[in-house]
Amino acid sequence: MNLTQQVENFILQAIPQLYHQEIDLSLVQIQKTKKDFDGELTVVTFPFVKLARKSPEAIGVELGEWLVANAPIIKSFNVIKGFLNLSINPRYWLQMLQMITQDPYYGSKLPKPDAPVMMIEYSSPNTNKPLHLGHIRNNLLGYSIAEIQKANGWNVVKTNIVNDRGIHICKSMLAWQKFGNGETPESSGMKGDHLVGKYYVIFDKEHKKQVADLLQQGMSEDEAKKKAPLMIEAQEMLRKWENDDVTVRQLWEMMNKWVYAGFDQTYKQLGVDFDKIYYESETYLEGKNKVEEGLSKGVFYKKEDGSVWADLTQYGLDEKLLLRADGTSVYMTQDIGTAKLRYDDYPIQKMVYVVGNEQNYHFQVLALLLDKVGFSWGKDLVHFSYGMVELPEGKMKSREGTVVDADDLMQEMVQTALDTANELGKLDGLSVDEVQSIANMVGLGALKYFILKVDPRKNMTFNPKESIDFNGNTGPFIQYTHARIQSVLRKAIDQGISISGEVQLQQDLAEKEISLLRLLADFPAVIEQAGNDFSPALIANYAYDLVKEYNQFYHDFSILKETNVAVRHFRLVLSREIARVIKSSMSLLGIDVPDRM
RNA sequence: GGUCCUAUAGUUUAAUGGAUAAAACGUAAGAUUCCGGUUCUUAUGAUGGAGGUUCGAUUCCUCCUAGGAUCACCA
Repeated sequence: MNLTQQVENFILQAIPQLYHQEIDLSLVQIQKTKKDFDGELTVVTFPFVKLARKSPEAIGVELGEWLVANAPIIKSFNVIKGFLNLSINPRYWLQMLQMITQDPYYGSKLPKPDAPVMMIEYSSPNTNKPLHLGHIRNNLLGYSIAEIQKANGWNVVKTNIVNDRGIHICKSMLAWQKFGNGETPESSGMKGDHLVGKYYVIFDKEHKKQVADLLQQGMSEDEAKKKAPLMIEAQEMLRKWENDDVTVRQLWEMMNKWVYAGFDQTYKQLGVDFDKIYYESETYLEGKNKVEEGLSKGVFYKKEDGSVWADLTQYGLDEKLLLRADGTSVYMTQDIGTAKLRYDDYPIQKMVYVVGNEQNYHFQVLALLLDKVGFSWGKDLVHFSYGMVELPEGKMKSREGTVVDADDLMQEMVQTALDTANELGKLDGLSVDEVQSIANMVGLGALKYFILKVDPRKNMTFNPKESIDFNGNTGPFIQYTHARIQSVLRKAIDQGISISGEVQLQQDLAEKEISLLRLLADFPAVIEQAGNDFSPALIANYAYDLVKEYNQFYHDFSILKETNVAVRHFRLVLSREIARVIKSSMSLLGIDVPDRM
């Protein structure tokens, strides 16, 4: 039972004794004391005014006196207006610290084998071009939220739906066929996804030329785009693909293989992974079946031209196309098929889609459709929707070539970290591999923290320079604090000071020490809330609060030079546990922390 | 036009319906720097607008304003 709950229980006892009235738990409001006031926990007394028929101040005093007399964990109190501020007995804080040291997974609820399954879909790339900054936000959010839900006791299955079929892939394939001269990743030294992306761009360029010619001939723009020979050829290629044309399929497989090799490398560098990958080429037919089934049950309808639709006007939405007149499937159809396969494969309790907010409407519709075709879980799907990433210079536009490539960006961040480390000479004496590994942690930590500290729903601006700052609310500052603590712990060992053993419970604590213990005590609740709210940002802000507080403590108090052995031991244990919680919270964000940097 | 999301210091982020709206970056001045690039002080400045619910609203409701997204036989 945590501290707040203990105090709640005491108040539930106190009120009937003092005022002869039973109360509901919902009336008991306990919050953390603001730092301008003395105490650690605050009871709001306004809700008791009616039943006690006394002023908020009087209630505060009576309640405070009762608690000090009857609740051993309360040491003292003060009352300001309707707020009863309580100071906790130091012994309680020290006991709590002792408990934390004994819990190897402090803060997390480990998933039991029979825990419910939450499937989290993220990343979901197209295979016609490499990943960019927008995908990075998606991947980081997906990975982090998966870690957070694991820590909340869910059995998490991380999944990826790869959009490996469709007209966009055919465009790359066609351009490669026409202009590629047999170029391969091996022959060009290019990463596979970049190579395929290169031909997607070439298609676009050549297509534009043809469109321009047709416009000259007086054709309308819309028509010109459709009638350009390259586009017609690409569509022809898609038809061949759907008809299992051997040559087209072979080309498709070869180029997809290049792309996957490239993606794997990017995912590895980014530190994300998946438990199960689905491919749309394997799920879209399944979706067609479900739609046909819905059609026969009368939940969908067919128009004269043969296309199939869902009528969602009764929900305030529009009509939605599910199958084209020629019988081919659309995006929505594929998502229905993918959902079916997933539920065949896993006993999913909750399905989460990490997808950008431009698809809010899509998922609103998907939830209704899944429900209509008979999947009871459809209504409850979670669309974890996030805003887009902009640069200080403005929006990324592929046409203007201002898209920030994921590989380039990560490389740049790591290089900056490396340069900074070399400049300061902090890593002299370490091997090249160690230096590289630390630069990786710091560069990626900067990138990840900067993106994850922002509320996912909001659009954000990514500023590489600010992100890698070593002060303020940044990843490197948090990593630095961890390294600093490790440095102290190493020194302690060098000096033959033992950190094992229990902390002495009979000692006074400084305010700063208490506030650190309070923060440590908050950790489990922060994880829980981050899970409920789907918000890695809460974890990020918590980690920052913790290191900010620790650095103040570090500045104001001696650890190794403290002469009182019991106090020194307590401070070392406190430092060690804070380092551990820093590490845990950062790992919930997918960020590694170094022991030196 | 329909639907959805967002709105807090110059900027990036905080604040279960509770106290004087909190930090960071930046800028300006100063102090500290003893265990790791730390820490502190001062100055600077914000809840888009109007109503409502409430003892109390940044938070909940309504309307308005601004921005974004979406409403394709694209994915």
